[in-house]
Amino acid sequence: MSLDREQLLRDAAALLTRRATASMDQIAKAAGVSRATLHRHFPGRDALVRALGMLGIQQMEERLDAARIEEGDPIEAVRRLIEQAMPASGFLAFLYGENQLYDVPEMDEGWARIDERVSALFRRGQEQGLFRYDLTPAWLCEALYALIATSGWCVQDGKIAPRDSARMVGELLLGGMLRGRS
Amino acid sequence: MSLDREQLLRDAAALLTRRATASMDQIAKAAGVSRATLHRHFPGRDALVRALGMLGIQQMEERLDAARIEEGDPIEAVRRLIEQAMPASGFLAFLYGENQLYDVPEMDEGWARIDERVSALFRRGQEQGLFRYDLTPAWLCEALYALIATSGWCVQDGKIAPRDSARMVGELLLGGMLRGRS
Amino acid sequence: MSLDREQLLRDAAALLTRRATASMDQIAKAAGVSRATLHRHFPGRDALVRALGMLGIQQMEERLDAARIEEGDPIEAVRRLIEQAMPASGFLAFLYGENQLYDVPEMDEGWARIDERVSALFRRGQEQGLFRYDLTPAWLCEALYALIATSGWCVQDGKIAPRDSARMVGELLLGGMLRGRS
Amino acid sequence: MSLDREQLLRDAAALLTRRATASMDQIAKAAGVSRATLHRHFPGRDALVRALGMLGIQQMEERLDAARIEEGDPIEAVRRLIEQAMPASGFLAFLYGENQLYDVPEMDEGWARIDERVSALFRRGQEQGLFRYDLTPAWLCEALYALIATSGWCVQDGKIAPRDSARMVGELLLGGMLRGRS
DNA sequence: TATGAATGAGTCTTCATTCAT
DNA sequence: AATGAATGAAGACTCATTCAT
Repeated sequence: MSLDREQLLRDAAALLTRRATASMDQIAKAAGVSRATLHRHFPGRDALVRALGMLGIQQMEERLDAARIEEGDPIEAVRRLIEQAMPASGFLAFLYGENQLYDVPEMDEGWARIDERVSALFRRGQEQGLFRYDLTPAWLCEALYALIATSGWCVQDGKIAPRDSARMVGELLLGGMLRGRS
Repeated sequence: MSLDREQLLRDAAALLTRRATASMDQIAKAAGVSRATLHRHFPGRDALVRALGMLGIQQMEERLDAARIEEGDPIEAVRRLIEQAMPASGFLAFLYGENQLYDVPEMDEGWARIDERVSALFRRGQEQGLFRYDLTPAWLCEALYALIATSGWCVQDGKIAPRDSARMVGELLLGGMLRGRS
Repeated sequence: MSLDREQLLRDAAALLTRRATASMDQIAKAAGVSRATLHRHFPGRDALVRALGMLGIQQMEERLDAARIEEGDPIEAVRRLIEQAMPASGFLAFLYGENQLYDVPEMDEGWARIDERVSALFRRGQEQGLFRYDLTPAWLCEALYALIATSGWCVQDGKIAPRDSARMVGELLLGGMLRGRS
Repeated sequence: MSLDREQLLRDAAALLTRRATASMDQIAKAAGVSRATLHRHFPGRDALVRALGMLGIQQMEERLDAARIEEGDPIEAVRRLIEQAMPASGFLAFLYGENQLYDVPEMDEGWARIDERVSALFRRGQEQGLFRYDLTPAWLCEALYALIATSGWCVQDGKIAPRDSARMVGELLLGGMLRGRS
């Protein structure tokens, strides 16, 4: 992928994350290129959104790698995962809102891979007797994504401090809001 | 508010909840009226979305009332709140995505009222020594909304069973995913 | 013609005279009736405009009668005509702008009658050696209408005093702007 | 101003002058472009009409310049003014009918400049003892415009010959319709 | 009869996309 | 390769008109 294209994608992501309905015109302007150039790189809005989706998947997989979620204590792995994924919360939120993405096989496969890895982590925790069995891995996956995205918005809105966001998500997800847990 | 108008709103909500980008034409068709009639009741798409926002606030407040969140054991109050709010999860999710609404003062006031009531519940739980102090009421509010909306999507996608949704949210929010809690 | 209908027409004229593009809705509101009632009286906008045209013609003919333009000194007859027609200046201006009217035979005939009478006055003045021959009666007709309509606007805009308007038109039309004429 | 834009304006003027209610579609077609292109140059009908208004002012000022109305014999200056303004009669008539324009400050200023120059000519004639004092410059201005616009219509309707129009206006305005003037 | 409600038709406007330079 | 200009398609909106009460 050329650097130009990557930069274009990042600019588009930065805008679409905030305004999911931004027009190609606005995206092009935000990226500092003309509409036509944007179209040259991504023939059609769908292509752009798909590229964004693939970029998101790629980034997410990189973060899963970086978090080494397959290794060590599942609890710590969840914490590392949250810590790593937090910077991508806006991106995640955008992709979450674009449910149209799920019609693209490539995209489905990508998310299936990610879901599988995260679910596997939760299953591993359950098998080790650490995580509750009555909350399904699929639900925990979705809840994790949702809390990460939400915490990103909360940081933007000034409702929680940036440095607290990972802890807020981790503590809530792992320990819930009730007192009495170490 | 006339019954016609209310019905129109409900039909619009039912559609927009599933397809946030539905055109006025599609909305009108879904409601069984002509575009022009839809426009007569809601002069412009913005007016419709704003009315939906107000309806969402009204419904949410009714559900808070029905859940009697100011009364009794905070833990049980949270469970009642979730139970009550769950049917509106799709609606909530839609309004969540309409960042246009954040510019309407009336809307802000409405959500501020709701946030205040829900936050008060969390504070009450904290003051009774039941809820953790290190998770702020504001964050718990947002997390609650996010989990409710997410569970709605999960039900739609068949990831969790409708009858489980409230429990999934409640258990996760209250107790977290770690084992060992009664 | 019923009184209701006549009042409706007058109200419509009063509005359309100022805003030629006023919608049926605005006209109905200005007349204090519902759109439907307006449509009952005048089936369609064209019917209304045509009725206005006929009313205008009728009024104009009444004023020509009142001015007795066929009698006496042509110069004085012109002055009387202007004096009489002045109150209808707004009406005249509206009809002037609606050149679509000229597709209705009834209307054409009416205006032809009026034009004929006014032209006859000018011809009479020419034949008596009072009016110039190099300005055709047809042109003088049009100029007369235009000056009356314009003076009406000038009065509305405060550019000339209401009591001066007839004189301004009469003096200009009859004597022109050069000094030296008694 | 680009040539394209200017050409577009002229085409629009040519059509709107004849049919003041022409739709944007008709205008675009008359100009040989698509509606979208017309909208790109003039975002909205208002913008187009306003641009036409400004073009009208500009043209009128150029004609005042060409007529050198500030120089020489006021009577001849009036004749030159009429001669020059006559080709724009249709344009003038159109702008006259657009009462929407009266709300645009830029427009008011432009017409105020023009009115001032024309009024100054009439005042100059009065001060030289050539023009009557009992007809105010403001009224003469309006009468001049009205007669020019009317003569344009008369030419279109075949009521007066094109080559006679300037003379008809000039003679009537300057000398009135009474015989006996040289 | 008068009216509030409903609507089909047509206009305005914007978008994503393509083209000529 | 990049861009300003152009455009077809589609959505938003408004109007005159009709209908049921």
